[in-house]
Amino acid sequence: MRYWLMKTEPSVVGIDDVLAMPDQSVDWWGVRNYQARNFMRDQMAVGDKVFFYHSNCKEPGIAGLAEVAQKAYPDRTQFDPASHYYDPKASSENPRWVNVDVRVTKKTRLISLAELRAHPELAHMRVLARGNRLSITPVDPADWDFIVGQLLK
DNA sequence: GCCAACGTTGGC
DNA sequence: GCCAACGTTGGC
Repeated sequence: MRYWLMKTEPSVVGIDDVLAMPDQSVDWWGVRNYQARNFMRDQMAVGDKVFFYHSNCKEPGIAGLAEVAQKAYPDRTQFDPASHYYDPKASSENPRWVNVDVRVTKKTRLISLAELRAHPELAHMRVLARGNRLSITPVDPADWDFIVGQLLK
């Protein structure tokens, strides 16, 4: 089992939106970065643990815990001409983009980006790296344990 | 809204 | 295949 951090913009899909869905689950559509896609396609398995992260908002940070509920399958928005995420080079025979389903298991207090940065133990986390823009990053098990076991205890 | 950092595109 | 130009991300 692996651990991940997945960014979403709460103005689009925030943790409360997911909690309001049936099964508290959402398809993680809209990823258009190959590295992030490859993580979903090649490495994410049902049951993997996920930090649900709010980005590009007033208080960026970890908003909850989640898990991978469905392995990667073609992202529907790539086929929809009306979607901002439409990709004319993608076809159902040759999909380019995939997404997993993510189920929120617990809404937590917000662990802000500033709080994460304040802990030297977490300094190597990829989400904290200078210039990081990747919307899906692997998380070390030790970092998961520190955040869940210490910061959320 | 600014802008640093990074990814993608396309001319050559 | 190089790399300049452009677009996007996302914290601040």
